[in-house]
Amino acid sequence: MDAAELLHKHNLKKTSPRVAIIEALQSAKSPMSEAEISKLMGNHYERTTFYRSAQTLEEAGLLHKIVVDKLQVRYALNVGRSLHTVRTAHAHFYCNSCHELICLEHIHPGPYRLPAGFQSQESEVIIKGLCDKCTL
Amino acid sequence: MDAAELLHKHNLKKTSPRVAIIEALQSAKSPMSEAEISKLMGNHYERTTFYRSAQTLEEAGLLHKIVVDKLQVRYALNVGRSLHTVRTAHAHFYCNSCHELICLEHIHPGPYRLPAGFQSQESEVIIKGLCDKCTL
DNA sequence: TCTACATTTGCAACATTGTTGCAATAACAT
DNA sequence: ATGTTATTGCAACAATGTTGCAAATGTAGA
Repeated sequence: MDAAELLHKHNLKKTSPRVAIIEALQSAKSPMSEAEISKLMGNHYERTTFYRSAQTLEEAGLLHKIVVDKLQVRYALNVGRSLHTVRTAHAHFYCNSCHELICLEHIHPGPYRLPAGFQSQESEVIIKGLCDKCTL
Repeated sequence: MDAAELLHKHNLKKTSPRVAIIEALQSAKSPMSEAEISKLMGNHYERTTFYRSAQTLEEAGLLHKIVVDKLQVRYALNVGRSLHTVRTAHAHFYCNSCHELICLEHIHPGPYRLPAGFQSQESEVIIKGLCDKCTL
């Protein structure tokens, strides 16, 4: 499904920054930071616009924001040919050496038994260590 | 165990900022942000010093840094009368409404089966939602 | 196809969190 | 008490994200 279709299906206007962001993420092999995405888009759009678009896409459920660490925030698409299969919660692996973020599709965390009165809305599992390329 | 003892036992010099940070965290009922800790210390120390002390304490295993989200980073002690029991991995619950971070001591995530060549060093589970006080 | 309206963008300014270099200071072992 | 080394405070900077507002753009409807 291409960017235009995705936007239309979610009642979002088809604007160039949104299309560019979606296409950048679709072409990515792993979740990317704002800086990486911006570079892929040719630094063609304002960071402000990126953040606002990202928020819109996230609210529409199209985008997933993964916070590895402060200064290590990554974004990924939730759909289509991207890495993130729709609505399938999975863990993420962050390599402390090469800083790549890898989706561990086979690890489905939870469900968690929360104390009485607590209500879960979303959850995130980050495993940090060394990836296969960085373990010598 | 008081701040001085803790520092001594870990071969760290007993300096006023470190003592103040430890005491601030010991008096806390939940992990705190840098801003909260600083305020508790009477804004008496440089932020630079806080970050450097926090890093030192973390490397010594005394402190645990929990990244909920960008702009929502919290710190907690790993010892003594604080919330964090030593070396017991546990999940954290972040309330989207009151922004409090609560340790879920009864949830011990993992172990995770990583792909070949991957080596885990640490992991973090953040569950976001509404806490008992915020579910109406 | 053109028009009007609501949405979105770009820009400027600012906020928060964290880092680095370096001189001055403080802690601890002797 | 003193010397050595680690730590602090300050200043400057970096990265990420937010807000207000005017200008530009997308889309539905005429």
